[in-house]
Amino acid sequence: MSTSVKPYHHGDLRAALLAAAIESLEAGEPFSLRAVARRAGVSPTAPYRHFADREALDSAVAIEGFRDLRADLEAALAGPTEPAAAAAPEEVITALGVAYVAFALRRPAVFRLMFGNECDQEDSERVHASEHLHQMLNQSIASLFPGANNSNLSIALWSVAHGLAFLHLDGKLRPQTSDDVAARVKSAVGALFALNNNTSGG
Amino acid sequence: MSTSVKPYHHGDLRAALLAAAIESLEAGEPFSLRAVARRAGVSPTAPYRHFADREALDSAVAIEGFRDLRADLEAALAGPTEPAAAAAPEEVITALGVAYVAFALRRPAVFRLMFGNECDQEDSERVHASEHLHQMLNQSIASLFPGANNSNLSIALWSVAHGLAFLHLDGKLRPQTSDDVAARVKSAVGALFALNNNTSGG
DNA sequence: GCGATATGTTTGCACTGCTTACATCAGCGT
DNA sequence: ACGCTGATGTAAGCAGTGCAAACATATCGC
Repeated sequence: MSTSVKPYHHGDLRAALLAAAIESLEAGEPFSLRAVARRAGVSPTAPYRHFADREALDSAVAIEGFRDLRADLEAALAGPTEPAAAAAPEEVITALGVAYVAFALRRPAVFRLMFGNECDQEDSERVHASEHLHQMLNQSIASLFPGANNSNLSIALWSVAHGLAFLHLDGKLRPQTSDDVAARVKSAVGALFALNNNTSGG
Repeated sequence: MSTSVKPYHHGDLRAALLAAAIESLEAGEPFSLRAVARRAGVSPTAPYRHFADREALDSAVAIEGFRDLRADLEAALAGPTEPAAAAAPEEVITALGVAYVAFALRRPAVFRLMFGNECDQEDSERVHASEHLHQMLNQSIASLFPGANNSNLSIALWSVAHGLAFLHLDGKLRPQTSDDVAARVKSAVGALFALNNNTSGG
């Protein structure tokens, strides 16, 4: 039993705080520095040894979120169809969009943290995490459309997914099952692909 | 001088609080109930006579925001080209998108209030304000593309504008002059219109 | 051993949203 | 003119927050 006496030092408090923060967020609880400290079983101001301020904790969580989102998107790219077989661009883009929106709805609080506030441009690590995502999207689009200038298209398609994610998150598009949402993303992408074809979305 | 002695009752405190709230937001100051009360020259708890809680004030501000945004979009519709002359769909959509993103960047805090949190579905007035906007977009798209089912297209295009707005707001697309942003919106819309044409955005 | 250093605690401040009890005023019936 | 009633604003106080400063404790290099 003597092994369970809590030592003065935690061991890896930084990681514990990060985990606690994500748990708090995912549980829908109010995400406060104090609450996170409580959950980690540590004094209210202990986190300041590891994070300069509240926003630094935010950023650390956001960075993890960006990593997870990238993983989801890469899984979607490699997913249903064999990666070797060149899938139709519309299918690939739909898969990316569905994965993007699904991530947002599955982990709404983290997604909001990642995107829902002006990111401190001084925080180079956080800025880099979001740029890394951006680059990944650019490359995906570039490989789908080996044309000249697809940075515009890349931004446009990112915006579609991002907008769909936030409109669903904020309840502007009505509550749906995740299947419904996926269908909606698919329809939206389809409508865009049909835009200049017959001037009428399916 | 006796005319300036502050009366016990304010007269129209609700309106004054709303105005103060918007001023606070637009000034980039932290938007708290107490700060709003202070700005209106009234005790910290006076607002509770007019707003059930903090969120009720939020909603009231958001509703004004929705009204303003609709006005901007309608101005964009009636704007550059004569409303009688049937403008090309791409131009109209670009104009709408530019107006939408411009609103978001001109009044970022209000825009975040309108969209950046789960809207209380119980607050029927607020829900209605956002649905009104949605309907207006639907009708615009419907009149541009008199096809069968354009609700998908409408959602897709709304998402593009919404995503562009938030990605700019959150610094995910780099800081730009408002002209740059407008050009970006235009390019994005152009890339989408060219999507299935030559599989390469201009 | 011993001192520097990293880590966690205590205390305290200013701020927040919100509740409860109280003060002031306006309008109305008598 | 008087006083009641309801609407509006105030005062005091609670729990919670982010944060800074001073203090305590454990770890590591010498």
